[in-house]
Amino acid sequence: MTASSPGLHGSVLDALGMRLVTDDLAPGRVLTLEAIAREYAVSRPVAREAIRVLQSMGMVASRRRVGVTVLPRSDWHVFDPLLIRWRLDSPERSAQLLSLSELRRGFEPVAASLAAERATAEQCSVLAAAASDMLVHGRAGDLEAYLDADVVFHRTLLAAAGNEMLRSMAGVVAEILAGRTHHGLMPSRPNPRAIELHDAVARAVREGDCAAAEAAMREIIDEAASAMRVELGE
Amino acid sequence: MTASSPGLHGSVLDALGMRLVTDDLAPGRVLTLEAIAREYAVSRPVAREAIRVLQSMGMVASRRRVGVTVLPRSDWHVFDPLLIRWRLDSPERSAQLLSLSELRRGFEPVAASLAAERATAEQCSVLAAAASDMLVHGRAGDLEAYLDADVVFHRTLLAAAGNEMLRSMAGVVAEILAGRTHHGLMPSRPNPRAIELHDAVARAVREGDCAAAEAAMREIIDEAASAMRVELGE
DNA sequence: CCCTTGCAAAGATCAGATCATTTGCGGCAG
DNA sequence: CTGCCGCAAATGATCTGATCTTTGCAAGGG
Repeated sequence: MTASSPGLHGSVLDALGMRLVTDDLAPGRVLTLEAIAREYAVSRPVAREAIRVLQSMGMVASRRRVGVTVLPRSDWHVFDPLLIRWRLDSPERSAQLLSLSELRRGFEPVAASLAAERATAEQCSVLAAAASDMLVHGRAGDLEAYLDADVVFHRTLLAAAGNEMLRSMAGVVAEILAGRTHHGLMPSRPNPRAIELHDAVARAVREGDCAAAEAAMREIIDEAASAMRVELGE
Repeated sequence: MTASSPGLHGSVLDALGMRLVTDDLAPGRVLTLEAIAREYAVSRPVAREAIRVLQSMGMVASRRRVGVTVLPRSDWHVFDPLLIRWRLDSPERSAQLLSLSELRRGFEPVAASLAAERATAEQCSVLAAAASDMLVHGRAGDLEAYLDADVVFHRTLLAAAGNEMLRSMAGVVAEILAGRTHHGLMPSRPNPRAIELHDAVARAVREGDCAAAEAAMREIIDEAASAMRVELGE
C-alpha cells in the first residue's frame, strides 16, 4: 500500500506514526513541538508539518499551552492508507489483517454485484484471463504467479464495480491475499474449488447476473476463510 | 462528519480542498507554494502545511522545479473524512451519497452478523431501546426524533461489531440517514416494515443469531433503497 | 537525434522573531 | 473554604529571511 514522503518530513511522520501505533506514544500522552524537533534533530517547521498530517488523521490534537496530545484510537481515521500501513508493519499486523478480512466480507460481494451491472467488455476479458491464469499457475503450484493473477482479478473486479470507494479497496485485498501467501497460510496447491468460484464470478459478471456474481464472491471469501483456518490448525 | 482545524491552516486547507473537489483545480493543474501563499494572503509555512495534508490525502504531489501538481482522482484517498466532507458539501453530493449507500450495502450486514457474536449486554439494551424509540417516533410522525433513534441504532450496531473499521462507518451511515431525512426522501411516516426489521436485527443480535441479523439488516437496506426510489418517483 | 552540462526554478529545511490563545497560579472577596 | 478574576507564562500559530537540495529545461556538441 502507500509509502510516505521522502525527506525529513516523511521520516519524522513515519517514526511518529509507528510510535503511535505501537503505543510507545500512548493515548493521553502529551508532547511539544519543541521536544519533537529536538528529539528528531529537525527544525520546528518539519515537526509542525508532520504533526499537521497526524492531526488530519485524527491521531493527535494540538493545543496552546498544552502541546500535542495523543488522541484515543477511536478517533483515528482507520481507513487512512498510512495508518493501515503502519499497523501492518507493527506487532498488530494480524489484528489489522483480521479487521480488513471482516471488512472484505462486506464489500467484495457488493462489488461483484455492481460489476455485473457495470463492467466494460475489456474488464470482462481481464477477469476471464486472470481466472484462467489462476488455474494454470495453481496447477503448477506457482504460488507467486497465482497471487499475481488473483490480485489482478480482484483489482479489476473492484474497478468494474464503478464505485470509487470500492475501487480503492483493491490495496486492502492485495494486502490480505499477499499476507496469506507470504505467511504460509496458503495451501501448497490452491483449492480447485476456489479457482472455479473465481471463474463463476467472471462468468456471472459478463452475463450481467448480479445475484450469481455476489453469491460466488461470497463463497470465495468463505472458502478463503476456511482454508486459512485449516492452515492455522484450528 | 469531520470539520477541519480552526485558524489559517484550516481555512486554506478547506478552500483548496473544495476547489479540488469542484474541479476548479483540475487534475494536472500545477500551482506553486508561492502562488498559493500569495493568493490566500498567508505565509509560506501555512501554505506548506495545507499542501502537506493534501499530499497525504493523495490529492496533490510536490516536485522541485515543477510545483504542486493536482493528482488524478483515482489517487485520492476517498475514505478520508475530510474528502468525504468536501464532496458532500459540493455539487457532487448526490454522487457521494450514492457511493456511500452502495458501500453500506456491503458493510452493514457484516456488521450485524459480527454484532450478533460480539455485542455486550449494554449494547443489546441500547439497540432494543433505539428500535422502540423508532417505533414511537415513527408513529408520531416525528421524523427528526426518528432519525436520531435510527442513528443511535446504527452507531451502536457498528460499534457492537467489534471491528474498528466498521465502527468508523457510523459517520457514513449518519450522513446517509440524515441526507434522506433532510432532502425529502423519507416518507412522511416511516414504513412499519422498516421498524420491524430494526427490531428483528436487535433481537437477532441479543440472541446471537448471526445469519438472522445479517438477513434482517440486508432487508433494512433494501427497504430503504426501495423507499427512496418511490420518493424519487422512479 | 541523443547525450551532457550548466543554470535557474521551486520545494525542503533552517533560524529567528512576533503574535495569539489558553492554562495555571495566586490573590482577593464573599 | 470556594469561586472568580487577573496576570504571566507556556506553547502553538504565523511571519520573514535565508540557505540548501533537487531537478527540469535549454543549449551546445558529437
